[in-house]
Amino acid sequence: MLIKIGELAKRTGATVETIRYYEKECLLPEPSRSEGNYRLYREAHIERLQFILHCRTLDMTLNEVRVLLQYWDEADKDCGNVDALLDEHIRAVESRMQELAQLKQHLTVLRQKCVSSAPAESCGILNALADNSCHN
Amino acid sequence: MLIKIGELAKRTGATVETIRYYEKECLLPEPSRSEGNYRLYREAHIERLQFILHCRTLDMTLNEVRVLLQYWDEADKDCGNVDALLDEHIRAVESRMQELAQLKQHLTVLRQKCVSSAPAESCGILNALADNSCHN
DNA sequence: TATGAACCCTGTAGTGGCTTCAGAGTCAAG
DNA sequence: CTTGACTCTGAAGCCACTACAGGGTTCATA
Repeated sequence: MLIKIGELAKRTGATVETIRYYEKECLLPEPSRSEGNYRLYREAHIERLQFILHCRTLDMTLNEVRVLLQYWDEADKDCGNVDALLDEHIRAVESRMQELAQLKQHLTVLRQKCVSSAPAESCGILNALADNSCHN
Repeated sequence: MLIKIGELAKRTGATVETIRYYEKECLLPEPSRSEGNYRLYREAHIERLQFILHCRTLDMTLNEVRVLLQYWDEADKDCGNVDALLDEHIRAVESRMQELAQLKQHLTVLRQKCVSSAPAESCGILNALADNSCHN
């Protein structure tokens, strides 16, 4: 039931370096050590690491994860702030999506300014990028 | 017609530090200096900085900008690769948008697992995040 | 002429979330 | 007894800045 860091990495999809980094950042508790000073992890570590990785696939920052883990650790407390954090995060994702939509619009317009190979001098794209009058 | 760095910053919207950083990164050429060793910029610098900033608002990396500036500098060359770079960048933006859409979907589902304040222990959100069987 | 505020200079370190590397130790198989 | 796969620590690198320390310059005002 005790596994080394490489095995933990394989089971969770994290890299060995990332695991050590999370330990340094106090997201994962220090595991016990073997005689040869190798880290030895148990079930609870796997579960906690998966929690972190899952949060990361949802684009949460490590600080957000830290907050969630705190709730996780104080299981008897109220979870009202968990959904507040999530709501906030959803709002952030939404606003980033809107930014990107605008961005894509601008890029598409820009792209149409050059339809064929021409001297760079007369390239509509380069000229539009330099044009200070068209800062959207 | 010669302006100091603060004036250049004011005219372009960049910060003084960013301008110096771009110089260090060889995106902006070193300007001439005053007797008191102040940087003195001229029209061409303003235009070039605006080019860079415009690219940045389109989320291009400094390396992408570097490539575009190269074309800009070799105005006699063909601009076929300019649109290739732009196409590539548009694809990157599109794929990031799709990622975020998926993300938001996951977050929304997750959010619904906790509708009211309850002990964290029984919070559907925390449990779902820890559940290794529900990786999306 | 002194002084203060606003500007400018260089160089270094910090941010986030890792990744990469150097240099060494551990362990099992052949 | 050596090879190769694994592990260890600590430091540095990545990106695109931002912030700061500790100084110099310039100009207006007292």
